[in-house]
Amino acid sequence: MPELSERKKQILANVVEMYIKSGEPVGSKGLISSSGMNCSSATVRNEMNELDQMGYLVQPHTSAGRIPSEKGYRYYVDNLMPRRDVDEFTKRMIDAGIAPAAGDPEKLVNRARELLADITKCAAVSTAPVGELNIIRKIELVPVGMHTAMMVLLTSNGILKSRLCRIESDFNVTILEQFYNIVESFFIGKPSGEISPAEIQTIAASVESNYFVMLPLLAAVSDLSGSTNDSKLILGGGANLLSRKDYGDKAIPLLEFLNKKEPLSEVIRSSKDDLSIRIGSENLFKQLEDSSVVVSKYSVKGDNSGSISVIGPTRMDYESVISSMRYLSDLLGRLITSALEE
Amino acid sequence: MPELSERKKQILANVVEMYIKSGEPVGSKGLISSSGMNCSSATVRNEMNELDQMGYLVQPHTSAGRIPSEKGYRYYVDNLMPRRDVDEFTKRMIDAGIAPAAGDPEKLVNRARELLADITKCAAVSTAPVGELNIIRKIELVPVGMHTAMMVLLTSNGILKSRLCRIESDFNVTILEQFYNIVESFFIGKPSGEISPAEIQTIAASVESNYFVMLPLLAAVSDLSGSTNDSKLILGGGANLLSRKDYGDKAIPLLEFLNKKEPLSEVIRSSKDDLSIRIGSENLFKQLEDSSVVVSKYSVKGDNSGSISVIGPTRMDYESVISSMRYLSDLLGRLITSALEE
DNA sequence: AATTGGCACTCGATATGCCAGAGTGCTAAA
DNA sequence: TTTAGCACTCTGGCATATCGAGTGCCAATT
Repeated sequence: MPELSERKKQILANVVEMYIKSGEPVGSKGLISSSGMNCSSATVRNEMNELDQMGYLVQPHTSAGRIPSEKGYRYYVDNLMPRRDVDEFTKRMIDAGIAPAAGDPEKLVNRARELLADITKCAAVSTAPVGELNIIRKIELVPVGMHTAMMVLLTSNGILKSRLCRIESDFNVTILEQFYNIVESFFIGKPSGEISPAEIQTIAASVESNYFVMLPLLAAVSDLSGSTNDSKLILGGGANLLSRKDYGDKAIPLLEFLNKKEPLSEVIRSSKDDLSIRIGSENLFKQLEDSSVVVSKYSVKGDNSGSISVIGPTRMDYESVISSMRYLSDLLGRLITSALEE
Repeated sequence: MPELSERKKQILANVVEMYIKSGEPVGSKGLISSSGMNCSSATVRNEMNELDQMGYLVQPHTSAGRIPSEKGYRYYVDNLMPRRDVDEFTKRMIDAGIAPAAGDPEKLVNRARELLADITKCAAVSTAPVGELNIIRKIELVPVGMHTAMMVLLTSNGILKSRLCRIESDFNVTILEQFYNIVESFFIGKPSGEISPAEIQTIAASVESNYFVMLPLLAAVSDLSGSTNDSKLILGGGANLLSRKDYGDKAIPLLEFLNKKEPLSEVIRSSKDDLSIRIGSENLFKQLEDSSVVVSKYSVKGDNSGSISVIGPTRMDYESVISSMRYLSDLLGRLITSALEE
């Protein structure tokens, strides 16, 4: 990380901020006029030239203004960006928006994602609380007819999944008792992701009677516990990227990329820190070369367990995005934690 | 409905089909070459001219080929379009795609919608089974901690909704009994849409003891029963419209329109027939003037109760869209019906 | 009377050339 | 080291010319 002169820093910061605001390459003249620097445009030109050669700025064409390179954004984010608190308006929007979802972890996450997409005008991704903590806490089977029952599964992080299932014979106390015994001894307390089909087979094989009744029930458990993980990752506000003129018609392939679960999951998961920022090609995926990804983790009961993310053009307003995300993920973690308290 | 000569019908049908395939205006020469008509281009030109004046065809500009007008599309779907069965490939895709969701009404609807969007490359909308039939069948409250319980609500059409709720005092048998009494006397058997906040107030007021415990529980019931209706309408595959070059940058306002629940619901609901097709400005909403909407109802237990719809450019492939929808909605109705059988 | 070949015409799409403006790099002076 | 000045470059917009697909119409043919 080479050190830059004070003036170079000032110029770089101004270029980044002006470009983020306007979307137009910024020239030497425009820069001094709207940044109040007390030197002439020629001086700025010289400095810009050096910043250019050092790789912090680039010119779209020979005779246009400068725009930040990825290295420029990186330097800005790491060293120059002010770390303000979220502005009052956004804060109110978040508080008001998330309030109706209080008490329900899944709703909270969904609401947070929607808010984030609205506020940043970018795509937003949420992952549900997960981790070693996400263990199966309760499985209930409520008969609703002679041959049908609804099964409900709850994990320790408050994810609730339910579905109907049918069995061939009638429901009766014996069957329910048998089922609850199996649940008690094999499922409760286990991480929900670890219920593999193979394991279901094993358990089913150990059933002594009513095999053909238990099998569909066990399959339903497997399905439900799997789905607590499946839907961990949700993308919202993808349409926001379309209105952004930054991506011309590149928006469509990008959206297609984001709509695939696996690579998106990879992108989110590869972030280690509480707050991680990947700019352009730092993202490894070719499809994200013009985009930046900001991932902020939230913690439930003191454990890092889920995340909210923003995906947008490299030209996104990092400062406001990041301040909003810090506030929102902190709030989200606290609200989920309190929803789970007993 | 004026009668057209055989040859005019043939020409109109060919123009529609060629335009649907290519997206380019079709000229007299191209038409005879790829339709095998045994007359000259000049003859076709004369006929086209008449079709033009009758309002079935339009020219984008004076010296381009013809494209169908709305009236042209309308005549085509009413009188000229072949009514083929769904093709084998699509059929397999549907069968294979929907199989994993069998047994769960909500999943079935979601899966059907996703399949429809994939197959047609258009936006797809689903509405869950609803109607007088959609009554509350069961409400369960399962304690999961001292102060929290999960509440699960099931309607007669198989919609299952759940959420966590907290109360201030401890759960005990008395409270559960009281709650189930209220449920039994006020909720079971009622249409889920008819639980208004006002009604909740009235019921709460009639509670003799434990008022502050019952209130949040009743609120949760209201929330859940409301949400069985809220999420009736789901849009999927909106991104498909973007890849369609038909809408240039008109795709964005269209998507914004489709993302609003109320007008979209209006659009879907205004269809009476089992299968309804609205072309362009037949849709009343200005935002849909370049789009067609096809709505196909599916029936559960013999009653018309939900629908799947396709929204795409007026230039959509009506024949294949409609054959797929007929097959899919029939299948969907049957699968949901059998999932609900006991 | 219907069909057809021929022809002039229209108009979008594409390519070309030109101009203005914004911004640069460089040089020489302060 | 900074600044003013100047020549240069490149984009974007605009007008113009050209090309070609497709039409409408007319006269000739069946």
